[in-house]
Amino acid sequence: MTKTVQTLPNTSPLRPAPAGAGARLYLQIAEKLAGRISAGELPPGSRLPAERDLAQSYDVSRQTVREALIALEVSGLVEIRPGSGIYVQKAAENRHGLKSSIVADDAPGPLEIMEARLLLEGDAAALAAERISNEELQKLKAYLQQMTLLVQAQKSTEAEAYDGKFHQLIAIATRNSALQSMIEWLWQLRESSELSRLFARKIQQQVAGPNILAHEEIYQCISRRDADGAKAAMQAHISEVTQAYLLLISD
Amino acid sequence: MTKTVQTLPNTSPLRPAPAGAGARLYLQIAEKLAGRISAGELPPGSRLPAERDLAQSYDVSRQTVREALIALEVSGLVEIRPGSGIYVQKAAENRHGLKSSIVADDAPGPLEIMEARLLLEGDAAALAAERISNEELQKLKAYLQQMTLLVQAQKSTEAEAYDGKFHQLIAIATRNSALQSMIEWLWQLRESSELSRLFARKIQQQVAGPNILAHEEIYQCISRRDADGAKAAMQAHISEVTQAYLLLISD
DNA sequence: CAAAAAAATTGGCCAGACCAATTATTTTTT
DNA sequence: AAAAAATAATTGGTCTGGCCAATTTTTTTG
Repeated sequence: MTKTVQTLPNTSPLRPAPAGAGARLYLQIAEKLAGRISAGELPPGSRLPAERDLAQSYDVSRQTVREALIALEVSGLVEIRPGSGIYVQKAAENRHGLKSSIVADDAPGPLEIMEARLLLEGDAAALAAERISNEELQKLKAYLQQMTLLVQAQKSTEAEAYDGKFHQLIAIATRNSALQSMIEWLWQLRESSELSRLFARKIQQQVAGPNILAHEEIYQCISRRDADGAKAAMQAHISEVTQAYLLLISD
Repeated sequence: MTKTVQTLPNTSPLRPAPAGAGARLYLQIAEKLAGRISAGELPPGSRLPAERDLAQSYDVSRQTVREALIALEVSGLVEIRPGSGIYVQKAAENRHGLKSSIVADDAPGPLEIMEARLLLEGDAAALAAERISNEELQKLKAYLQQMTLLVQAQKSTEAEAYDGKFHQLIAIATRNSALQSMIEWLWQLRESSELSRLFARKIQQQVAGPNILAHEEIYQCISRRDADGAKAAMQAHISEVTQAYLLLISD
C-alpha cells in the first residue's frame, strides 16, 4: 500500500491536477479559488465575485473562469445559481459519504486514524487468518523478508513500502472489498493533513522503519490461522506505534 | 443517517446534479457521456470523439462540450490530452482511496457491506458505550422511542430514518471522525448498486421496519456503559439482519 | 411607505477566431 | 523500397464578442 497523493476524500479541495496540467489555465484559476476558500477568505455561504469580475481580476477570459467554476462545482466546493451568483458551499453540503474535500481542520486527527486502524485492521487480521490462501501466505512471508532486509540495510523508505504491501495483502485476504477500501482510505489519510504527515514522519524518523518483530508476530499468527492471535498481534503493533508517537509529542 | 443518493464514492459516475440543474446543458452532456462510459460503450483507454464532433452530435456549442468534459475530467472519468484527444480513464486510475466512481460490478456486495458493518459498528458501539454523553444518551433514547412509535404505526420508511439517526448517533459518540466517516460510507453503499438496493428493500419489506427489541438491547448496554455488551448486541442485530436476507434469497 | 416596473447584474450558451500540441500524410533522401 | 524530414490536418486551449434568461437592485408610481 504505497503512499499516494491521491486520496478519497481528496486531501486537496480539488482533485489532484493531471501531470503537466499546470499549464491548463482553468485548473490554475480553479486552484487559486479553491485555495481562497480553504484559507477562509471565502467563507461558506458567501458569494464569489461575478464571472466577469473574476475574469478581469485574473486577466483571463470569461470562458476560462467558467471552466474553473465548473471544476469547483463538480468538486462540491461551490454552488452556481443562474442570475444570482456563485456561492461557497457550506461544509456540511460538501460532505457526501467519506469526505470528498477535507480541509485540514476537518480531517480526522492522527490519533483518530490510529484508533480506527487499530479496530479495523485488528478485525481484518482476524478475518485474514481464517481466509488467506497459501499463495498469499507465501507472498506475505516474502514481503516480511524483504522488509527485514531493507530495515537491516537502513533503507527505511523502501521498507515502508513493503510495510504498506504487507498490510494491504492482509486487507485483501479478508475477501471483503468494503474493508479493503476503508483500510486503504485510512492509510491514505496519513497524507490528508499536515498534522498526519508530521505524525507519520516523526514515527518514521524515530523508529527507523517498521518494527519487524511485530510484523513477524502478525505473520506467525496468520500462518497458524489463529484469528484471535492475529487480531491481538495487529492491535498490539498499532498500539505500540501510537504510544511511540505520544512519547514523541510529550517531549 | 438518512438515506441519501449522495455517496462517497458516488454511485453515479458523476456527482449528483444540483437541484434544478437539469436545465444546465453542460451537465446533460456530461451525464450522457458518463452514461456511455458506464455502459461500456467507451471502454477504458479508448478515445472519445473530438470536441467538435461531440458538439455536432449533441447539437451544442463547442464550449458546452468543453465544460462537460471538464466535469468528467474533474470526476476522474476522462483524461484530456491537448493535441491528442480525450481518453477514458482506466478503472484503476479512477480509484483513489474509496472509489469515486463505483461501477456496479466494482461495488462491494451487500454481504460484504453487512460484514464490514458488523465489525465496524460493533467496535463503534463499544466505544460509544465508553464515551457517550448523557445528553446523547437522551437523544438516543428519543430516537428509539420515535422508531418504536413509527413501527407501531406501520410507517416503516419513517422508522428507517430514525434507525439511521440511531446508528449515526452511536458513530458520533465514538468521538472518532474517521470511524464516523466510514460508517456513514457503509450506510450509503446500500444505495451503491442495484444489488445492494435490492438487499435493503427486501429486508425492509419482509421485516416491516427496524427490529425494536434489538435496538432496545443496544441502547440498554450503551446506557449501562457496557462496552462488551453493546458490541455483542450490535453485532447480534446486524447478524440477524444478514441472516434474514440469506433466508430471503434462498427461497 | 409599499408595490410595481424598469434597469442592471448575474450566469448560460453560442459562434468564430487563432494558437499550441499531437498525429497523420506527403515528400525527400538514402 | 525504406527511412527520415517536412508539411498538413486534427486535436485541445484560450480568447472575444454577442445575446438570452434568471435574479437582484434601483427607480417610479400610487
